[in-house]
Amino acid sequence: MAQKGRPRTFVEHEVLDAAMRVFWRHGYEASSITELRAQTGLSAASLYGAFGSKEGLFERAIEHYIAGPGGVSELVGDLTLDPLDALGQMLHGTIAMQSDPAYPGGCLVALSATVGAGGDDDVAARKTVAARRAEDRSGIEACIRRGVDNGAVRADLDPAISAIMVHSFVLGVSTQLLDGVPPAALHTAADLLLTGL
Amino acid sequence: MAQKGRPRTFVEHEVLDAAMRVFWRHGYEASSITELRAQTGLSAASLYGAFGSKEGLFERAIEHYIAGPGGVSELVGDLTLDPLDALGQMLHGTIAMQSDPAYPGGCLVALSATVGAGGDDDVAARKTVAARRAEDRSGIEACIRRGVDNGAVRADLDPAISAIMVHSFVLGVSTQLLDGVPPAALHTAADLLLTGL
DNA sequence: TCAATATAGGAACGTTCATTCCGTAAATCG
DNA sequence: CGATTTACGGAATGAACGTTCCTATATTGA
Repeated sequence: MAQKGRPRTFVEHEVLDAAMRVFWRHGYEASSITELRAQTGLSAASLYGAFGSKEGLFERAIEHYIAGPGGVSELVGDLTLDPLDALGQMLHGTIAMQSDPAYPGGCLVALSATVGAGGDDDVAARKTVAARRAEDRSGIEACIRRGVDNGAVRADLDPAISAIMVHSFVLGVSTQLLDGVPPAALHTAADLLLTGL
Repeated sequence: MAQKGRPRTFVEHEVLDAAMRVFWRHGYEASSITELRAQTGLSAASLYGAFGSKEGLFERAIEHYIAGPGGVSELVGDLTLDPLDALGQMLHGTIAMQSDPAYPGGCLVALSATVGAGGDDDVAARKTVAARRAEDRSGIEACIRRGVDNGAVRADLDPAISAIMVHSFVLGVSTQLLDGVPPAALHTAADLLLTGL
């Protein structure tokens, strides 16, 4: 059943992991094909043959991120957890992941392609990460809504507003960590944030 | 007392304002000298003669930003205000400024040069904005500390932790606004955040 | 009016960018 | 084995990057 033609000499999973780290460190625009090739070990022909373009590789790298370290944000969708616990686990998991020395630091989705050139070029890349952020936001909101129904969360608050507050905090965490704020302080701050709900 | 030599045909203040907006829209790296020249109206020789380099122009543009719209963050240092009021005014003022249609949207300091190429090139630009973020963080902390002394803020909380929570929220606001979250919702979320203190 | 000083315009610098093309190598299918 | 298909390594593409150089121009101080 193997494919026709010469087989690939690289493992796609490993290539995506290396590319993810490059984009993570530098953002979309500042990641050059030269460095992506160096870190992945791919020739230009192989890279473009397999992923089509820098933008195509970025989208695949984002998928890889979400399937991997970035998956912590989906803890708010765990229906087996108490909503407030789910929020807490998401917050602490996110901070832990973003400060894990095994990764470049911060959040790929929060930091890549927030601003950029006006050209049509990186607009697609920005849309890719903005879409993921929108998912995170609505996931948090749904979790809080369950908490209200559950009685674990204050009923006098608009879940949409609370979700925006929590998500704004989460987005800020990336910059804080890059600025050298200690992870432990952010964990404590996250707990404080949750006491308001 | 006018200077010797041929006088400048541009007004520095206007040039800095135009450059600030370019950096604001695109970030440091994605702002090309070509567009900076187009928006400022300066020739390459004038630009480099007056500011030395792209990085030099960026630093001056950041100063201009802080002296202008970015100055809202310094409301937390207003000792004539009740600390909690000062925090509130800073938060609402920041959200209002970042959603003001007269400006590109978001915060120049929060969005520019958070990530970038590893080269020595833009490291200086990142340090410039990181330093400003550190000032904001400690300003918030000092304000909260005054609130504790004042009795307006809960005494059982570590002001450093509370400041990190508030600042993380502030940093996240930029991305939220760029993602299309309504300013009104962020204003309400800011009020909710302050109720935790 | 004449040297000295500083800005302006514009071409040109070498480098890096993302991407494509070409000849060769390694697999499957008939 | 021959035809086909896919992937590889590496050179080459034109465009854009930040920066510098050169010449002309406009001012001040003597």
